[in-house]
Amino acid sequence: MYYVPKTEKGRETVEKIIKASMELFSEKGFTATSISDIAEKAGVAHGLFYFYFKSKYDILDELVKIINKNMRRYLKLNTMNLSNRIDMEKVGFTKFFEWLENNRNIYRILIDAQVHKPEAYMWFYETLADRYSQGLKKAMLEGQIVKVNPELLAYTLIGISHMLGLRYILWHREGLTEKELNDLNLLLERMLRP
Amino acid sequence: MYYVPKTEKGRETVEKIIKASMELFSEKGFTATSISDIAEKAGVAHGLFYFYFKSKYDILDELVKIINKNMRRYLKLNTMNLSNRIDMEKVGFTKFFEWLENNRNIYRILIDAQVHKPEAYMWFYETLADRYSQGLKKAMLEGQIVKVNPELLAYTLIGISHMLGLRYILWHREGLTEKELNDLNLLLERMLRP
Amino acid sequence: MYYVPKTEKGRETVEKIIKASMELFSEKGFTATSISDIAEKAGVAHGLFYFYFKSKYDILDELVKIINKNMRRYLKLNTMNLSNRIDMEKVGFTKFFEWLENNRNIYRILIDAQVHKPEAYMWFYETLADRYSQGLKKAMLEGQIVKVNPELLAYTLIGISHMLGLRYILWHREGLTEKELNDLNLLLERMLRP
Amino acid sequence: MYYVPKTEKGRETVEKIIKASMELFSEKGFTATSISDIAEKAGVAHGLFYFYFKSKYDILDELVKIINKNMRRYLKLNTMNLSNRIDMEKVGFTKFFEWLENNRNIYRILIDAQVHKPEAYMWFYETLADRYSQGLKKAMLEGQIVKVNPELLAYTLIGISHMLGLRYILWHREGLTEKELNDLNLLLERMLRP
DNA sequence: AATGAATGAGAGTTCATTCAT
DNA sequence: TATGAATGAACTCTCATTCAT
Repeated sequence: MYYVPKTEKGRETVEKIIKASMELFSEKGFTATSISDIAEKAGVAHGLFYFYFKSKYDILDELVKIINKNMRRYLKLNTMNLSNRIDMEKVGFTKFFEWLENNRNIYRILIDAQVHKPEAYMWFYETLADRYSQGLKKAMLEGQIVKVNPELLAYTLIGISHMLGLRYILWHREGLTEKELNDLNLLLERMLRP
Repeated sequence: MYYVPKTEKGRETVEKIIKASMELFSEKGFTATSISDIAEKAGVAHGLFYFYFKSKYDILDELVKIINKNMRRYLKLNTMNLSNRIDMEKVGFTKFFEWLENNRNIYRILIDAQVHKPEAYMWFYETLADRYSQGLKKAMLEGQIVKVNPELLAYTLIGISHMLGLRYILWHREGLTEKELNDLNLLLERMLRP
Repeated sequence: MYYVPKTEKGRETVEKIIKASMELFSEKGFTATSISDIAEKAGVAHGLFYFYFKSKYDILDELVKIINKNMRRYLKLNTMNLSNRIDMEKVGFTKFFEWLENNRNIYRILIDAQVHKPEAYMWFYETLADRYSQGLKKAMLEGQIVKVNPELLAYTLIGISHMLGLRYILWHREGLTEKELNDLNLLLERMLRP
Repeated sequence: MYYVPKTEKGRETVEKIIKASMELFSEKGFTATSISDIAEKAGVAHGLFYFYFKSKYDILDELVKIINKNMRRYLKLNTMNLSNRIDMEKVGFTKFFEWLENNRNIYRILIDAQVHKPEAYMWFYETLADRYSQGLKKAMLEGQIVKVNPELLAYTLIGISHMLGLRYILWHREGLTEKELNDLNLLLERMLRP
């Protein structure tokens, strides 16, 4: 953000601009959305955008942060408890797939970010992996899962869920079948059990 | 491709245009590369581009196909042999990481395609997963690896290698350490052994 | 018009753009006139054109409306008085030919519109015919001219003046001779007298 | 035409090009039709067009001539017989409206010509008026119709039929009603009877 | 007579960004 | 803070036309 608003009105304006851009980037994608579109949807003058944000890329950055926060709040990575059985649920996959179903278009913003604001995309996954690996580390110490480099494991699991999310939810929109879910559980269980 | 050249000269021209765009998209990315840039680098009039290709997106499509072909030829997914020990080498990860090291910028084109020509990106991974799962299926039938839905397993493995490739090769450029490689082998072995 | 200006300065700019395009379309025709030509003549950046107008066709629309207004103001179709003698003067032909002599190039814009913005051309003549037929209807009711479908009569008279205008004024630039004017008066008188 | 073919095959090629352009100009209009479109539809190589025709305008010229010929053949202006009753039929209007119904799109080419090849458009109507006025002159000499400048009368009648054709056939596509036809007959009869 | 390849001027249009108020 | 006006670089794409064979 370029200028941090000091008044209530200013904060509301920024809020409106962020909301509008989140919606438009979701619907039409980053490239197809112009600043004018955003300003119009937010109900403010075109030029005001540049009072608060440096550029189109600047706001993309902002959005990635917000999505990151939302997703982490939803996944509750830090309170992971892997005792007893190990499965998708425990590893956070279930929550992630759920989130993805409900935020298909939001995820699209992330993908846009990968191209148009790569640092932000990197930051998104590194932050995620960081929290994730903390949870995994704890589980390792408590003997709940196999002991390996936690960060490596975090990226491994994120990689799996990311690709399965793309394939089964975003591309084909059918979700995983009962059988596939069982198989996935099996694979996770074998990989992770202590 | 819009127009298929009929003479040797035409074929050479197309070759030059494809080569130039592959290089430029790699270096500067899709958005920052203009048709004029491509034409100039290829040494032809920019109008000629549109004689052979419908649009900028059209050639991106073409490039994705070429990259797919190259990568598959390199990975030799169909001749996978998983007997004896299961490890990165056997699963094709080693070759993929190798390819990635040598084609960092090329992989960037794929990422661009995800945004600018999503169908092509989808096609890329579906084709890859298709071949991959055929190899995996064979290995399952021969009792070399665990029996699960081969397609699911293919996407799972692709997901892992994709994300690790991003993290350890493209973003941080350091590759995986000895220790990490061992851990990864361990995880794969546990997940896949029959 | 795409965007209606809100300040005096804005209104002046629009005025300049309209004036410039009216002149250029008149002189060089619609096709041969580029947006840059217009902007240059108007003394503004060419991008500003698209701030106020959606496209080249959009401004053609605007011009047709303006020409329509001008012409109607000049012809005063509603205050037609056909009492006493019926002749060119009474029917509005004289004024039309006069207008045409003085606005040769403007009429060309209309012809361009017939090809490039047909709806606008249609609208032009329908509006004209509408007003005209109201005047004719009144004259019929007062027994000043023959009673027929007023709209049909309006188009008939417009057709005559249009074609004679093309032939005698725009193409050959000589105007009608005394003899021809007499004959035309005769024809009109015979056709229209009660 | 630029080069007049000397062989049978050449004549056929020209025939194909003319046919293709007539169809395309009818459907899409002059501007929206490219030489490539024409060549493709005609089934010949792009470059060959320029062997036979100087330019896009050159072939428009050709088409106008052909349309002129077709229309005149259909209207049979020279064999007009105005004896007995004078009405639309006698004056050639009926045939013209018929032709127009069946050649809506062809007439559109003429309108295109007015903008893109004005000389050809002029020539079209002057030729038509010339033939027409010859027929009218004969009728005048035989005392069948009022005696006025035949050329003026020709343009007058052409003007009427042109505008009514636009309004009732091309724009609104409904044709004239019984009542309107009667009124039109009345007007013509009053104007023309000796 | 015919083909296929190549040219390049130029067009309309978009849009991020800046500026004056 | 906010508005409306203005800028102009840059882009994709079209297409009439020419040329070599």
